[in-house]
Amino acid sequence: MPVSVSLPNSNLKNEVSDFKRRRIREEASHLFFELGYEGTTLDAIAQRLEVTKPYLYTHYANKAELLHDICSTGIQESLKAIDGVLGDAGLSPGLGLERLVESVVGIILDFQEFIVVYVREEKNLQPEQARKIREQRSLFDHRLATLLEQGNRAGEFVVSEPALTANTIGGIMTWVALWYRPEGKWSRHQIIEHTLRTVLALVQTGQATGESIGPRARQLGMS
Amino acid sequence: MPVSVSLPNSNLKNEVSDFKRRRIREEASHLFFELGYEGTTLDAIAQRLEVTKPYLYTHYANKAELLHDICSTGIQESLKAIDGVLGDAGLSPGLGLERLVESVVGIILDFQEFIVVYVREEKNLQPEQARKIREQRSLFDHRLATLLEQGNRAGEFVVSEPALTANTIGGIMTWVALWYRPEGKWSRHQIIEHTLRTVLALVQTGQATGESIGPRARQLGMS
DNA sequence: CTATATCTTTACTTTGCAGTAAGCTGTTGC
DNA sequence: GCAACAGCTTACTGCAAAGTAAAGATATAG
Repeated sequence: MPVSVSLPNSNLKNEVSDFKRRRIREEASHLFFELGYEGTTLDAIAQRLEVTKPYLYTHYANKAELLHDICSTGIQESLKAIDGVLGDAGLSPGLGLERLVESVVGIILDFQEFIVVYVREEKNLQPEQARKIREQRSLFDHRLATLLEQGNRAGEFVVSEPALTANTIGGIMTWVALWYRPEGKWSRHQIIEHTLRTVLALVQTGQATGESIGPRARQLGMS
Repeated sequence: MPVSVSLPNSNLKNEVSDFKRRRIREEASHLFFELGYEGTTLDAIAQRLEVTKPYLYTHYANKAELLHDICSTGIQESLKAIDGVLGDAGLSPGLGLERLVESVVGIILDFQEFIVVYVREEKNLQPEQARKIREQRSLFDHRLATLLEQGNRAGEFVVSEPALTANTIGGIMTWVALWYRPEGKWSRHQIIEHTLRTVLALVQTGQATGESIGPRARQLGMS
């Protein structure tokens, strides 16, 4: 009756198992990104990890579950970010939107391959899993729309269609994942600043309140 | 020696053949859109057209060529649109951008499935064909950047990074294809207007020139 | 040193589908 | 009424890769 040791989910074995799953996920995502889901064999994933195919099946029930794990990562993280912003009562909508764009674009750059794989391979998910992820995305859009409405009421934004604009902002941020190359012409920092400026232009913050977009915009000119 | 009839490419046979290819392309695109490229068998395409698989092979060398035909359609049309705008010397950059957004978003709605299939299935193209299409996309971006620079010089736009902004505008328009549903909440017309307003906000036309964005913007409120 | 549980592999089955060979059918010219 | 061709189908091959059964290796306990 080992009462003192029964922390349900954080013994060493679970940690090791989680680590293995994480590594499988990373290599799989990388190959899906490079070669496409159908173009990637489980043998290829196994080979990169120097294990064998049946080994993968001890951690994932099948190829689609592996894809699901990859696809849900980006939206999971983005929801955390928006909840952080909305939960901070001391933050004006304008500053909240700034923080949100900065963190979400950061997430999008960090998890770029995961996100691209999701956009491309959604059709290969099992319908139920695809539904859940779409639901979470629409939750994100809905919360962002709420933030825009708050900004309207506070007189910081001028957004005539919050739902449509929230969708567009999500699109602008997601789009980054589809073309950004780490070794390319633009730095991570430039991308984040450009995206921030773009989004602020959409909600017409610059127009409405002059320098209210905070010191950062001046400090970090896009050259 | 049939001199008068020898218009090189428009005899009935070619027209019929083109028509067949078009129908194959349409049904294929529709199935690729619904089920994914790998999830769609050539037999399924054939069945929808009430023909057989070898029939398809008399019109397309293989599955990848069919995909290529679908993927290149959207960008082809968009290039025509931007060339139309850039070729019209009597058009100011501001009006040119308006026309461009209207026609490209129109194209994106007309060829929605083709465009979504391209975004998703690029990895399934043969490398050479993928390269050519990417080249055309970067041509489009480059021409749009040129238009933005012209607007800057004319004092109609304020765009600090034309290349980056052109890319973003392309993204905003492409994004429409990824979520628009014909039977959904928003009409085709509303989408076009919303996108137009969004893009104009980015180049800061409204700010710079007041009503210079033309009568349409007031006339067609987004509510 | 033996028993048992855990982890990982070897070797296999199965299936679904891209692509093809060969033949059938109708049409046009002579 | 027959030769020759275009257009299309029936019936097949070949293979790649997802998924699995069962055995081997390694560690832990008694």
